[in-house]
Amino acid sequence: MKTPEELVARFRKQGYKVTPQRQLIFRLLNGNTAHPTAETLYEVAAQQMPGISLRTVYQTLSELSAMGEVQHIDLGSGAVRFDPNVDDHHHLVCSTCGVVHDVYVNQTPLHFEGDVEGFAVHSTRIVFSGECARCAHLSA
Amino acid sequence: MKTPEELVARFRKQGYKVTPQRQLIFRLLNGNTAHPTAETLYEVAAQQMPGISLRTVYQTLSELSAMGEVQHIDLGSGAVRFDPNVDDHHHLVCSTCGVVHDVYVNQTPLHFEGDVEGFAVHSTRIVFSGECARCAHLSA
DNA sequence: TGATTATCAACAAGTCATGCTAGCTAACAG
DNA sequence: CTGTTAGCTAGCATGACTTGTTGATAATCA
Ligand SMILES: [Mn+2]
Ligand SMILES: [Mn+2]
Ligand SMILES: [Zn+2]
Ligand SMILES: [Zn+2]
Repeated sequence: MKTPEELVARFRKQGYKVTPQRQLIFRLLNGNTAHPTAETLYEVAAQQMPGISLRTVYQTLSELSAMGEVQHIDLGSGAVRFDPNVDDHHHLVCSTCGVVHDVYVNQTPLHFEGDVEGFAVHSTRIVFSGECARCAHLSA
Repeated sequence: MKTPEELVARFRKQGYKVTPQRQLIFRLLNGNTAHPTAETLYEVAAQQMPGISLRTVYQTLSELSAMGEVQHIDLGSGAVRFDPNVDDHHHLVCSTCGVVHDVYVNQTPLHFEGDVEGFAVHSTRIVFSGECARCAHLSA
C-alpha cells in the first residue's frame, strides 16, 4: 500500500474528497501487519475518532481494495481480513488464537497433477494452518 | 468417503438411524467430484425425493463432516463446498464459471520464509485460480 | 462562497448457516 | 409387531457479515 500521503494525493486525483475519516484509515493501515477485519479496524478507529461509523470503514476499505491498495483475504473463518501488503505473499494462521502472519514461498509456480487440461492459472493462494509459538507455550 | 453401504453400517453402529434421506445423500456424494454446496446438493436431492428439506441436507452434511467422511471447503466465494474426496489434495477454481477441480501437489511440505519462529504447521491449503479451458474457449 | 460529496444514523436486506418448535412419521430394538 | 425414540418437515427465528438506502447534516475543495 502507498503511504498515507500518497493515498491522499491519489484520492484527490480521482475526485474523491480527502476526509479525516479516510485519512485516519490510511494511517491505521499503514504498515499494519495484523490483517484486521473491518470490524477490528473500526474499533481502533473509533477510539481515535468517536462517532466514525462502521459503514464508512467498510466503504473506505472497498475503495482501497478497488484501487488495489489493499487486498482482502478470506481465510474461511468469519469475516474478511484486509491486508495493506499487496506483495506476492501467503499466510500462516494459528488455529487457536487466529493470528495471521505473512510468509513468502519460493517454489512458485507450483506444479500440480490432475485432470485439468487447458486451465490457465492466474493466481495461487496458500494458507498454512497450525499453532503459533505463543499458543504452543500456553498449552504446554 | 466410504461407500454408501459402508456409511449405512457406520451410521447404524453409531446409533444414527438410516433414513432414506441420509441414504440419498450418501449416494449423491459417492464419487461426486463437483464440490457441491449444500444448496446445490439439496436441489439434486429434491428432484429424486420431493419434500426433502434443505435443513436435513445441512444436517447430514454436518454429520458426515464430523465423522471425517467429507471435508468442507471454503473457497472464499459464497457458500461452503463439500468434498467426499478426503485425500490430501488441493483445488483449481475457475474465476469465470466457478468450476472446482481436484489437483495434487507433490512439492509438499512447502518451504516458506517469514518472521514466524516456532510455528507448527498442521495443514496447508492451496487454491489455484484462473480460467478453465471451456471459459477460455467461450470468450475467444 | 457555493456545488458537490461524504458522513452519520437508522433501518433494511441479502446470503449463508444454524437453532427451535410442534406435529407427524419412520426406524429399529426387543 | 409394537413401543420407544429419533428423524423429518414446515415455519419461523436468530446470528454473523456485508451492503444498500434514505434523509439530514457537515465538510471538502474549486
Ligand atoms: Mn498478508
Ligand atoms: Mn476436492
Ligand atoms: Zn496462536
Ligand atoms: Zn470456467
